Amino acid sequence: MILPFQQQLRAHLHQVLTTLYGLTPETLPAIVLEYPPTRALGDLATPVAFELARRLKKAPRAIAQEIVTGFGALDGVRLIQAAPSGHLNVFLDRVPFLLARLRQDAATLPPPSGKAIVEHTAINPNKAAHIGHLRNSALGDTLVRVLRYRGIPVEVQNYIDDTGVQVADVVVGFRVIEGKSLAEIRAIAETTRFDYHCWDLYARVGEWYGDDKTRLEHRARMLHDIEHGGNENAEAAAFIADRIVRTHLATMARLNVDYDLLTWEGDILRLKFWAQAFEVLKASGAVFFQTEGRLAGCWVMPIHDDVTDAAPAEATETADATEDGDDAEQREKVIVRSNGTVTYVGKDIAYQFWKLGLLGRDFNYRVFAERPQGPLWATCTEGGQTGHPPYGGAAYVYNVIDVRQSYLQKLLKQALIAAGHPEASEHSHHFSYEMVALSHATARELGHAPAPGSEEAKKPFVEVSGRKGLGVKADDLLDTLISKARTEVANRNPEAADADVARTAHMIAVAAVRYFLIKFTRGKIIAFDLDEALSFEGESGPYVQYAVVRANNIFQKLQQRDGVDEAAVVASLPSLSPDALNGEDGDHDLWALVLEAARLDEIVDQVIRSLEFSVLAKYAFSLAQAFNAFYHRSQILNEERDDVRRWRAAAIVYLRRQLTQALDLMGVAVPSRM
RNA sequence: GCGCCCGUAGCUCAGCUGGAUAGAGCACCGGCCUUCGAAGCCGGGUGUCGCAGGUUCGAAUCCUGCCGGGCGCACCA
Repeated sequence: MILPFQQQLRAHLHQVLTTLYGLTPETLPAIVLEYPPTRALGDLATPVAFELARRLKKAPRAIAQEIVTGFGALDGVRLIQAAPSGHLNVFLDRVPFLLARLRQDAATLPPPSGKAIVEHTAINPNKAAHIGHLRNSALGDTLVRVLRYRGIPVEVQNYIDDTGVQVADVVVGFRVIEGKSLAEIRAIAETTRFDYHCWDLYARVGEWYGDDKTRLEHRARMLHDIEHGGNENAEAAAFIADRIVRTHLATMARLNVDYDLLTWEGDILRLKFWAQAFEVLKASGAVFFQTEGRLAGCWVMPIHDDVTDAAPAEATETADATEDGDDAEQREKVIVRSNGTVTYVGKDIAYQFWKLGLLGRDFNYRVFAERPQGPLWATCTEGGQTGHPPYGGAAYVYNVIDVRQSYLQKLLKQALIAAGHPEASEHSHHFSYEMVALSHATARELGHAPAPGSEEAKKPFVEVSGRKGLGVKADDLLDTLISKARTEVANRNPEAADADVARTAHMIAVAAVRYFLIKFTRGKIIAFDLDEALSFEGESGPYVQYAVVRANNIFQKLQQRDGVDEAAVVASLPSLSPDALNGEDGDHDLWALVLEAARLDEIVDQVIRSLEFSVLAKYAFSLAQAFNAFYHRSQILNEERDDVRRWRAAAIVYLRRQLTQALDLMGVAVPSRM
């Protein structure tokens, strides 16, 4: 935990600059803090002297020197130096730094106030989850963990689109193509892997439509049936959605992904959330009734391309749009169709309003499933149960949805502004990410290699397609990973019990997938490659786990051999010579581990600001790497000098605690052996 | 046409609010298991940071314009 110290240091430097140069709060430069290339150079550094050089008309080195002279004392700082380069290098007081953190009495940052809602997963409940969905869930769940670590109360919602085209299509498959009754569908659900069955069926429905476009009218009719209810098709849809959602929850549970609330689109419709939102929008003038043009008869929302201002208009091509008067084309988004039905955007606006507590209406709630940690609640239309926590009404909202939804998400923010809630718009985040595609090798393995010479074959990756049934199912991937991990674990631990091996293999598999899905930046298309994702070596989740397992083993041995536990090591530190930690022999490796381990809060802060989890993944990996290198270079248990051994052990205590925490933030647990 | 994203080593990618010699993993070659576990460690090299300007003491990072690729701009969800 180093953030609070950084704040103190910044404040102190501001103080120093104020007295030294008479700078005012307006003229004070921001203090950029960074880490010098080596610990021998310092622990923290700032290039602030460069910043001031011009203003003060002095050489950076000279300014740095003056700051050093005027620095005075700051708790936690042992030494401050002006480097020849002009950098200002700060050396920390190492022993108190480590001791405070081991005793967990180092300061932490106070959390911001207000609840956050994170919506993620939101898989259409009509077929098995695939690798693309996993990216959403892995990002979403990591976001949840990171926010909670920061002390922010988080409500996790999984949106279930039970009334959409995709569910309707599967119902068409069962009812129209196969002529199945509801009872027969139920029987199939009992006797098959239902989500897989529907995966194949959905692909067949897609082909069936493709063969004869007029068959699409079945979809329209089915959507109508589902929306209006009171018929066997609607019952079938409800049954299918419910069953598939349960399979999704089971799949996600395997990956340590969990939710607080399932919000069902059907409830939003039946509870007429939209009607309520519509009143709000009309009252604020955010939507209006279009009387002319091609959108006549629709309620529309004007779209503002938030370009800065009147760019020199190239009025050439809009010459025929004379009736608009304005040369800039005024674009409008339909919210209510001319037939009176509401569009997807409309529904989403209502939902978003509810999330932010701006709707003035609430769902009813029912227990959807029982879990060890308590009931999982879902929305419902009527009746419902009492005893549920309050839902909705958040200060912050994160919608985890892929980048293709950017336009719609932008409209949501605009609707909030138009309805007079600019601050709510500011607190609405579209957490977007790019798609998952397949590498050519993996597509080939799955028997979906694009035809040679085709457009698809030229692209660097192959698109997944639920409609064609092309993709890697999440559970298949996990199963493959687990079985591979299992043989590895069994080979390495021949004496281990089967149940333990299985449990460990599962943890390793989860680490492999989740790390893999997190380590890329959000804007990158992942060309998913089975072999690469299955790798347990190099930059991978299992690598990080392995480092912690080794660290844990050290303490197990320490306990067995010397009868000394963690607490005893920590308790003995103050009476030891601190030379080993202070690097009296010129070796700062041990201290480097401590300092790096302390950065977790800084990393988390950065992750929340940038919403870029690759930062967290890379941090965990580099910390594990640093530990592994140290582990090979320096003995801990077998070190003969008592003080050196204990300081090393103490540093490792802190490091493994932080690394375990970092893994937990990624949803990864650490096995006892692997 | 407009908007957003991507372009860094052979491949896949990091590089945060500009700052000290541009980094990892994979692949390739060589070394290290009688000392805390080799899913590991050590060594070996390669870069017009897409191109061109600009801002700056300083640019992979910020700005502008190009080039190449992707996605989005429905009375579909």
